[in-house]
This record gives sequence, C-alpha cells and structure tokens, in this order.
Amino acid sequence: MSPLLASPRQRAATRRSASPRTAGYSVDVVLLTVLDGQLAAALVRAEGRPGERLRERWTLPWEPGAADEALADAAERVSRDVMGVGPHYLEQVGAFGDGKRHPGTAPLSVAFVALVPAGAVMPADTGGDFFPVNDLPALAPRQRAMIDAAVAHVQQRVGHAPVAFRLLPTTFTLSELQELYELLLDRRLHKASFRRSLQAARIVEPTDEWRSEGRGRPAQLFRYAPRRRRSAPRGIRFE
Amino acid sequence: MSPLLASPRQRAATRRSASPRTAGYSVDVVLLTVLDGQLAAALVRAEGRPGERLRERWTLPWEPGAADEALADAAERVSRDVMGVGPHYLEQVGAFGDGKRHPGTAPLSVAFVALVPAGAVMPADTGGDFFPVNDLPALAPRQRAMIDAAVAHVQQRVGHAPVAFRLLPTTFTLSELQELYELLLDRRLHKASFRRSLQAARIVEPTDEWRSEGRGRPAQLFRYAPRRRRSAPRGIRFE
DNA sequence: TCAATAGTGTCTGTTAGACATTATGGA
DNA sequence: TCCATAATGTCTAACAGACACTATTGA
Repeated sequence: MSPLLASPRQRAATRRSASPRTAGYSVDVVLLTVLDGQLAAALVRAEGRPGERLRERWTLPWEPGAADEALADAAERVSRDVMGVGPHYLEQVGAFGDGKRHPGTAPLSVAFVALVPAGAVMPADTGGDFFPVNDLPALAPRQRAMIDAAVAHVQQRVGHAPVAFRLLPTTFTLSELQELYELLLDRRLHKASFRRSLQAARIVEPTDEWRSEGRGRPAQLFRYAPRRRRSAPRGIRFE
Repeated sequence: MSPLLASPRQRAATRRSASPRTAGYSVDVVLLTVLDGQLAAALVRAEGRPGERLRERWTLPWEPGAADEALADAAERVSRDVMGVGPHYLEQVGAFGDGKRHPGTAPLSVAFVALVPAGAVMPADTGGDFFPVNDLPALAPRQRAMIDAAVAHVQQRVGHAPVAFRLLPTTFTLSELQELYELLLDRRLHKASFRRSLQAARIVEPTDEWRSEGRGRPAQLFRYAPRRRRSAPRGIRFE
C-alpha cells in the first residue's frame, strides 16, 4: 500500500503503530468547534485490539511523540489528519500523566487545542465525528481531563487572544459573534456595550454583504481585521 | 550512606541517576522569588560529568519523571529539595521538547513554576542560588525557554490568581504589594486607585503592626485574607 | 525645620449597563 | 399590518486616574 494513497485515518494508524523513533509520550489534540450552539470536540474511532468486544469506542486524535521533533509540528499533523487542512489556531494546553489511562501505553500525554471554524466538515475517510463537550461518549480518563483542560484554556484566553474568530467562518454577523462570546464566557453580554467595545477595539470591519435569517432585519456581515492598536489595559483586576 | 542523613542535594542527585522507574521525560521546576526588586529564579549546580572542564555550570532543579506518579507530586518534591519546605504555589507551565538540549537525556521536559516568598532563604546544603531572570548564567536552551515561559505564566495570572501574595511574606505593606504588581505587570499603577481596588476586592486585611522604613511615615502591615466575594467581571476585554 | 513616605478626599473623563427608539426585513 | 431582529442614541452608575492634601516619621 502506497502512503500516497492512504487515507488520513490509515496514515495516523500507521504512525501510531510502534516505530523506532517513538518516545515515551503521546501528542493528543483537542479539536474544538461550535455545533448547534455548543462547543464540540473531534473524536475518532479507537483501534479495535484483537479480542476486544465490538462496542464502538472513541478516542482523541493522537500520535506517539518523536524524540527529535517539535511538539507543535506533531500536533499540527494530527490536526491535518483529522480535518484535511491545518488548524487556524493551535496551542499547547499542558502535559497529562498522573497514572490515568490512555489508549496508548505512554505514561505521559501532551495536549494541544486546535480551533475549527463552525461549519467546517470533517472528511468522511477520517472516520471521526464531533461530539458536544457536555455529552461525550466514554473516553480514557486522561483524554477526558485533556478535553476539560482544553475548554478551560480557550475560555481563559477568549479575552486576550482572537480565539472566538477562529471558531467562526471568515464572515459572520455581530449577533453570531456575541453568542459565541456568551457561550465561551458562560454569561450574558449587553448588546450595545458589546458593539461599543468592538468598535473601540477596531478588530472587525464590515463587509458590504447582509444576511437575512428568517424574520427580522437582515444583519450586516463582518470579518476579523485587527488594526494596529496598542492600549494598555486600565486598572488592575483582583480576584 | 543512609538516605536519612543525605542532604537534599544528595537525595536529588541520587534520584537523577538512572533508575528502573525512569520514564522518557524530566520534571523541571522554576522557583521564582523577588530579590532586590527583580524576579529571580533558583538554579543549582549541574552535575560535573567525568572529563568536563571545571567552569561552574548551573541548571534548573529537576528530576526524571516516573511512569506511575502524578507530575505535581514530583514537582513538589523537587521544590522541597531546593527550599527545604514545600512551595506555597505550584502550577504546571507546559511541556518542552523541540530538540533543545537538556542536562538530562530526556527528549521532553515538563516545566512547573513555584513561588517563594521574598526573603526566604535557600538552605546552604542545597548548593544553589537565586539569579535575576534578566541576568542568568549560561543554561541549557530548553531550561532557558522554561524560565521565560514560567515568568510569562506568572505575569498572565497575576490578575486572576493570588500569585503576588505568594511572592511576599505573610505580612507586607501596601507599597510593597503595589511595587510587586508593578514589577509583574511591567507598568506603573496609580496609588489611590490601587488601594481603592484592593479595598473593594476585600482580599487583604490590616494587622495592628506598623513598620518604619527609614524616613517617612510608618506603613501599616497587611496580610492576605480573601473574603467570600463573587463579582462577575464587567464587560469584555478585546485584544 | 525639612524631607520623605503613607494614606485619603475630591474632581473629572471613560465606560458598562439599562432603556428606549428607529430600521428593515418576513409572515 | 404585525412581529422579530438589527442597529443605535441617551442616561446613569461605577470606576480609573489626576491632583491635592493631611499624617507621621527621621534627619
């Protein structure tokens, strides 16, 4: 079988089988997207070991770590194997061990979080699917912990990094953007204040397109377009 | 030699020598404190390999990871080996690999940051010292990266976790607290506003002690005493 | 007394949130 | 036409920062 003809799933499975360059850790990627107004994570079918019963089992996409490679390169490859294209946002979440079980035999896993724009489709040959993070199938405990940490990671960065825009298509309405912020922050936001802050921050620009969504006035579409703007934050936040 | 009589340095060195439970990663700890108005990190003398020249070499305190142990437990033990007591604050920074060299042979290192109150003394038998993070001796590239990331980690959390209070003695003046915030945030703060925000947050309480520091009016000493106070942050911060 | 630092009261500009109003489409 | 949603103007309370002032010590 030529590697050029292998599906992403086959390539990943080949890589996961023991190789000489394998080190004692795995690189796991939590691909997050928005689905039906909820955060959802990509899972792929776990390898069925010989003798294992047939119930469907899922796992985070992962591959064994190589001793001489940058962690982020491995994570990007894992992401591309799942979605067909590289992620728009990829960041390390941390290392997980603590004796919790993992599909691989590695004692340690390095988790990454990748963001997938809402509506992006996972190629069929990936053999995976997106699951709402609040309604996940049974997973290895360590992978469950990595998903929780990835979601917390994104929530913590939503005010300091353009994570929300990586979860939206290139154009979007301001209501969609606000709903996403409310989902990530888990609290309601004031519409007028939200738009005032957006305008002051100068990180979106209007397009000349409008979208009519059922009843009501059509909404203008915007795109992410951060402008040079340096403003030291005022005050301190104690917590 | 009985382990009960061994110094922390000897215990750590014994643990670093290859053991059956060793996995393919190391646990490195960046112990930060405040020294002369600057952030400083703890370094210990590197093991002199046979045939190596005599120039003094330094390394972050570390030990090899064990396959069946929680990462944080190893990091706490490393911290205790350096300072004699467990740290008041310990948090994982992330995993570092990327081919950069490390004193050990591990392809991967998990970095932790620990905070040490200003003025705490490192036991003499540790064989280590604190170095200002802006004036470090030669270090393995991976450890240099871990120190940089640890400092950035603390700076990012200063508004959301009580990291500043872990870098101060149990009692302190409000001017000392403000100077520390200014050091961590790298910007000047307004005195009256700083104290108003402190009062509103109710995270310090006055003691009945005062300290006279050379000339000028003596300052009242405060202690960290967070009270139940839930206030959702207002607004969003775009950046 | 002067100098230096701690601590506080008052004023002002900015901004988050409440509220109301207009705009513009579909049913 | 009515209804739903977009978009925006106005008002107010909260708050950050400027400034000035008092308080209390050592030199």
